[in-house]
Amino acid sequence: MEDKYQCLRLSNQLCFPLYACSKEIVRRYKPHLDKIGLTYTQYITMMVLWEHETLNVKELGQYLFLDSGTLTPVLKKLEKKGLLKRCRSDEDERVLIVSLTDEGRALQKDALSVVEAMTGCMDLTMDEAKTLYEILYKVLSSIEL
Amino acid sequence: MEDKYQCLRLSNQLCFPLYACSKEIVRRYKPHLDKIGLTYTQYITMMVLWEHETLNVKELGQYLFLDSGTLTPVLKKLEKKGLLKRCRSDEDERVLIVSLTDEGRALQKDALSVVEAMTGCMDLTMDEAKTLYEILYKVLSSIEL
DNA sequence: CATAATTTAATTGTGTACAATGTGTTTGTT
DNA sequence: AACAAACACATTGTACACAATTAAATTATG
Repeated sequence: MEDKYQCLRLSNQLCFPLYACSKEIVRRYKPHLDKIGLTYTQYITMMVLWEHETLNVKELGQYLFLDSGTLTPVLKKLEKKGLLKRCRSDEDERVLIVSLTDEGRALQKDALSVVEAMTGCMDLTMDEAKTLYEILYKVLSSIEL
Repeated sequence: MEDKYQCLRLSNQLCFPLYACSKEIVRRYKPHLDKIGLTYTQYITMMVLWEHETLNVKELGQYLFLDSGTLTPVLKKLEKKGLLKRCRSDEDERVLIVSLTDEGRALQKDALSVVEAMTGCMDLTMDEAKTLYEILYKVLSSIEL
């Protein structure tokens, strides 16, 4: 009567393949991101900035599901690379405003090659990719911020 | 003609929700894992041991998609907690054999409460969970070890 | 208006991840 | 047997991730 512990098998978990897949995809990004000098976290941070140009740390964190403990060092590195500026808001000194530099904006062109290199990297049909996307966002939508 | 950059929007990425979901689920595990004194990585390591009793670092790494750089410190911590033993193989001194202690085996009973607490945490239908599982394993199956 | 409560980032501490390198062991070849 | 190649694990260095705490600024409240 070992069945009691079936639920503790790795192969019966839904969380584990999610965790393993996530790491695997980030690993596949690495060689392409190396070419434009970004890590995966830095890359998704830049993606939000390319879309929104200017936002504060809190907003950035809401888009990325990351807190200031993670973002602060990431943003400092990106600033050191010259891709963005960090400055305090005039209206509210607590708020740190992050905005793209020209150099940061220019990097977007190079990032297109990353997308191109990664499309189809997951060996899924169009339908599977769409289904996966929808289910993942269903899970994410239940997160309380 | 901004359409060129549509593919660089976070919301058009498949990788990002995967990455965010993975972190979110691990976060939801934490309060329950705290009760049995394990981190998520330690938990999945123990799961493999509960199923296989004894294996070496390489085998463990293949099950978990982790390398020795990650596993060595994790295993040392679990050994310090008294949940497992680490000893070199007699036949091949390079190989480190990891095996459960009685205490480690006993922890499995407590872990059942973690599974119980987590079932249904993802707010997916049975069908969605099954589909998600299958797609994720399809992606994982294409990993070369 | 003064103080408490809240808010926003930054900091600190712990724990992964993983590439690259190092070390000792074993195996394959000559 | 001698030595090169392969192997298994450990170590080092870099980069997250996040909980908890701190610090400074702002807002709410008596």
